[in-house]
Formats: sequence, C-alpha cells, structure tokens
Amino acid sequence: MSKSLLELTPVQTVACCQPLMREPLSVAQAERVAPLLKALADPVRLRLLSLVAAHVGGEACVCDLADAFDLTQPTISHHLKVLHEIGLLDRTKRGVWVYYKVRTDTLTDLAALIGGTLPGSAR
Amino acid sequence: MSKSLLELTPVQTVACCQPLMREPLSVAQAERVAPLLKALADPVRLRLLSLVAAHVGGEACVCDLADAFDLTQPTISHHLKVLHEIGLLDRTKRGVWVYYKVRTDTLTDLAALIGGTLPGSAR
DNA sequence: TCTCCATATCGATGGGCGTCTATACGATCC
DNA sequence: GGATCGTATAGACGCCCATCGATATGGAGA
Repeated sequence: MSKSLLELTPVQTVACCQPLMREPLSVAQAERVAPLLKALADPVRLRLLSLVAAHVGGEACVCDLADAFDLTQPTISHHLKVLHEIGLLDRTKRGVWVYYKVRTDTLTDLAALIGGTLPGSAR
Repeated sequence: MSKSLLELTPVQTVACCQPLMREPLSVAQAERVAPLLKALADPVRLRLLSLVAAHVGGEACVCDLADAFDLTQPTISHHLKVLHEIGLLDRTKRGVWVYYKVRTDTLTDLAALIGGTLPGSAR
C-alpha cells in the first residue's frame, strides 16, 4: 500500500468512507493530491493508463501503445514519463523495449480518497 | 445516480471493479472523464470541495469558504463556478447568500471508474 | 565497429488556466 | 429610492503544459 503517497492513515483508508468528504483537507494534503489528479486529467494519459492495464500481463511497451494514438512518439513518451514520475506507472526495461505497468495501489488510494469505497452510497 | 455523466453502464458500475483497468477507455469516454478530473486537480478546488462537504448540513456559502484561503473573492467564486459547471457542486441561492453542496453521486461514479469499489484490493 | 531500431531528451510554440483589479448585478434595509 | 452587502462577470497578465521536429542514447545484430 502507498499510504505515504496520499498520506492517508490506515484508519482513513480502512474506514472506507470519503476522507475528502469527512473533514476539510489540509493545505498540505490538497497540494499532494492535486498533482496526482492533474496527471490523470488528460484524455491521452487516461487512455494510456487504461491501455496498459488492459494489456496482456498488465503491462505494455511503448510500441504497443503508440499505435492507438494520432500523436508522435515523443509525445507518447512524454505522457508516460508524467505517469511514471507521479507514481501511476512502473517502468521496466527489457532489451530494447520499455514496459510500463499500472501501480494499482496508487489508483486504489486515490479512489478511496475521492469517493470512498461505498458501493451504493449516493445520497 | 449519474450514469449519464461518466456514461458507465449499470453493469460497469455494479460490477464494482475498475472500469479504467478492465478494458481500454474509448476516446469519447476519456474525453468525458478528463475534464472532471481536471476540475478536481487543483489544491484550492480540492479544499473547497472538502470544506463544503465537511460543513454543517453538507453545504456552505461563499462567505464561509473565502476565509480559509489567501485569495480574492472573485478567485474563489471562479473556482466554485468551475466545480459547479462540471457537476461537482450544486448551487442554491437563498436571499443574498449562495449555498454550495457537494454532488456525492458524481464523486462516487468517478471513484468507481478510477479505483473501483474494492476495499482491500491492492495487488 | 557500423547500422538499425526503440525510446528518451531538448527547445520552441501556441493555447489554456489561475490569479488579480475593476466593475456589475441583485437582494436587503433604512 | 439610495446605500450597503454578498456574489458574479469582464478583461488582463503571467505561467504552465501538450505537442511538435530534431536529435541523443543505447541495446542488438551483422
């Protein structure tokens, strides 16, 4: 688990209710979460993340991904770097190829913070 | 529930697993979700949302919120407008005051898309 | 070693956005 | 109706960022 990333206490995470909704976020918390959301807040990066996750083995190399977009290779590489540096993608080099893999824990923490883990809790 | 907002099928929502991780997001889906995340991806707006949610009755007027920030009133007003227009805040005018209220359903849908609704599903 | 291929870095550019000041709107009260 | 108070809009400015073309890096094969 990546408690350190969002700095959710185990209680907050386990309590299974929206920390965002329970008590006011501190300035520090907000400034730590915002960059993560900013990294996600791009159509290309959302699709990249989803493509990587849905790929066989949960990982994909750049060559697998670039074809899905009408963008240049440097641009794709840039987006992958953003996702990697923020902690949403793991990066592994095997031979000439670089494989990216989704860090599910980060996404899970983020979702817990945003919406909690209540299945039918819309009220 | 606001299925229409993110356009999650009931199955995707109920299936309670990360749609983002299950199959590649369509271009249309990504372009619909990204603005929502972009609206959230700002420290001030995160804190605004959280302040509104944590306020008594789940709603707060601008005057309650502005004091928590070192920003001008128009700037706060601008951020509230962004959150309102994207569907994260409801807006009600009572007399001279305007009250904002968090739309929990939108947040819940978003969280379901990002991380699913699995309590301890980090893997 | 030379070449080729996959990926990353660099520098430039155009557009979007967070913030400000100034001002407008609209409701309440005297 | 005029003053006042809460909130929103308008316009301007500076910075960040998505994208590009050009180039660098570095492993694999001949």
